[in-house]
Amino acid sequence: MPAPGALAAKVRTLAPSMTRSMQRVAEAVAGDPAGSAALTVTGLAERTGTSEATVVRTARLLGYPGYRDLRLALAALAAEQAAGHAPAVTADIAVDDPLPAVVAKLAQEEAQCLADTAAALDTAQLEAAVAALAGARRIDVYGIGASHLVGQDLVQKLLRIGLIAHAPADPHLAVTNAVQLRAGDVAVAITHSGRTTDVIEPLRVAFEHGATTLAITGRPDGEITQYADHVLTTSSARESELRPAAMSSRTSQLLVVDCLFIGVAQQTYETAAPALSASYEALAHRHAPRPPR
Amino acid sequence: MPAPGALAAKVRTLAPSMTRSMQRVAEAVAGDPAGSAALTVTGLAERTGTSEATVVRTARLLGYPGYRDLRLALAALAAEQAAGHAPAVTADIAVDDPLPAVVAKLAQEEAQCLADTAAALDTAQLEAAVAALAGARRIDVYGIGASHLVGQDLVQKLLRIGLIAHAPADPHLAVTNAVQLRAGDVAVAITHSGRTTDVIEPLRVAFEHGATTLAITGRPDGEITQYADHVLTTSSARESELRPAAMSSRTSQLLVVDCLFIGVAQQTYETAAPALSASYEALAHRHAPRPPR
DNA sequence: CACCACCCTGAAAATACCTTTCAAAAGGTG
DNA sequence: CACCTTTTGAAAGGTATTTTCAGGGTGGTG
Repeated sequence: MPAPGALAAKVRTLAPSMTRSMQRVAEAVAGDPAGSAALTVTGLAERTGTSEATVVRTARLLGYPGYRDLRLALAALAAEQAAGHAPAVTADIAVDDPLPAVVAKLAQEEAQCLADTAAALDTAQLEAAVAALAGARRIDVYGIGASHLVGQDLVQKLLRIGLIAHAPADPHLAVTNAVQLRAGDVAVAITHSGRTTDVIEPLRVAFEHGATTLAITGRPDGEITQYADHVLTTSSARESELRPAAMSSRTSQLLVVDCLFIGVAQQTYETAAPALSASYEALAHRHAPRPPR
Repeated sequence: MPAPGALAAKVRTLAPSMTRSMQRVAEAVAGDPAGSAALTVTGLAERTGTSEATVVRTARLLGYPGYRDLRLALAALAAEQAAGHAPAVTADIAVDDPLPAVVAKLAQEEAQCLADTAAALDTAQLEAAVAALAGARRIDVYGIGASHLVGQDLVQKLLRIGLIAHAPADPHLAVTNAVQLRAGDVAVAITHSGRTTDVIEPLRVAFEHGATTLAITGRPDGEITQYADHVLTTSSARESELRPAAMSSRTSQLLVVDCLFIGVAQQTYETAAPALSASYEALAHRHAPRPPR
């Protein structure tokens, strides 16, 4: 059952896949947890101008067995907020914001994004993903645009602990690579929308060839998850005109990637630790001498 | 209705006036709020070896209209308690940390890193850097390893708002590019250590050819700053064995990059806004059709 | 433009849960 | 020991929640 703290994030993540009336309900609970917790199904249905059935459906979509449990989570969330752990709602970044305000808001938004992602991350899936990576014979990472950079980050890290990883830069190359994979190999796809054809294709191919497949996506209901053995959900921060969702998803994706990396490094510590120091050692001479005090 | 926090105290106060079975119930809820909140009346009655009626009576005595409301209060109390015990995650990430702890610690560390960077960022320098980028004829971004990915991120963003930017992947190419720059062009160097020769060189060349130069570095006293008109300082999070400074600098660098981007987008809003929408428009058909609800 | 298929939606039935009642059991008290 | 009071839980009664189902849209197709 999802943690209460992850609720606001979950609402944002799942809102696109909701119907209009469900969105109204989701908005109401996310906007006023304390108030909603005080209401019965009927009350909440009335307040949102929908029916009991819709309220229950929404609760289900958010990951609870029913409204009863959502209500408990809401009470818990309200308590957390009251205790000061309030997921403060920052204003959007505006065109005429002065730079210091931009800096503050950006930092705040990204921090919130990290917290949301951490709260919503399914550790069982993560555990499984780590296990797969740690034992992989070969790892392919698919991503395009900003997500490709995240993929490269993952690859760079995995290489440093002695794993064999690639992040093909173009979709054709990716599919070509995917064909080579088989059981014991791992393919990782990174896409915020969950619908990027150029990323879905190689993952599908890898999946069909028997590789273990992971998807890091902001849409756990996206097409990509059909071909993913394990799904790691990223949550995106509030979007604004200057900073669309696709652009802010990066922070969240990188956190997931870091978690994967640390997890794998832990599991393979015997070989990972020396490999890590060796790579830093090797880079030392690429640096200018230390500046004189 | 009594506040959740006062529950334990209320139990103690009222215990003497309770009958034996009610005391058993009161003890159970005070001793394990989280566990009790998960149970129905029937469940709690069974666990305490009493009946539903007794549970309800106890709830009444504690000041709630019925068990339903006591249960909500218990959930809230459990959340408060959990929040209180939370801030124990400041420790380093250890090799034997369970995965959920790793996630929490990583998120915490990165958030801290963001806060530090935002606080330490010199907005005057940022302002100057934004002005330079906004008016640049051409922008080069130098970085290697992880910093190269950050550079690519910056380039991708700048391209989307219609600026001309490149992030050469290899040091020779970088120097070759740098030679072409002159007044009105901007060169950005990204290096955590401030001593990475392969990044210093192109920046030096750009500097000497009259381009405006920016350095994004964690060491404002590093060699690189000699050739930088404007220096943007990144601060790195605590390092640990599994996560050395160089690896955690990324978060900080990306925040700076985002600030630069938003700043530039604001200044060139007239052209940036349509360019942004145009690029998203153009990518739309690279997506699979919306999932069928 | 008409038709069809599909999905959203809420009213109402069904169920689960909570609350109340009441009689039996336990524990005092004269 | 008889009687009364208090406590207790089984079962009835009442809400709240969940499920079902049919009407009403919506979008696609001929």
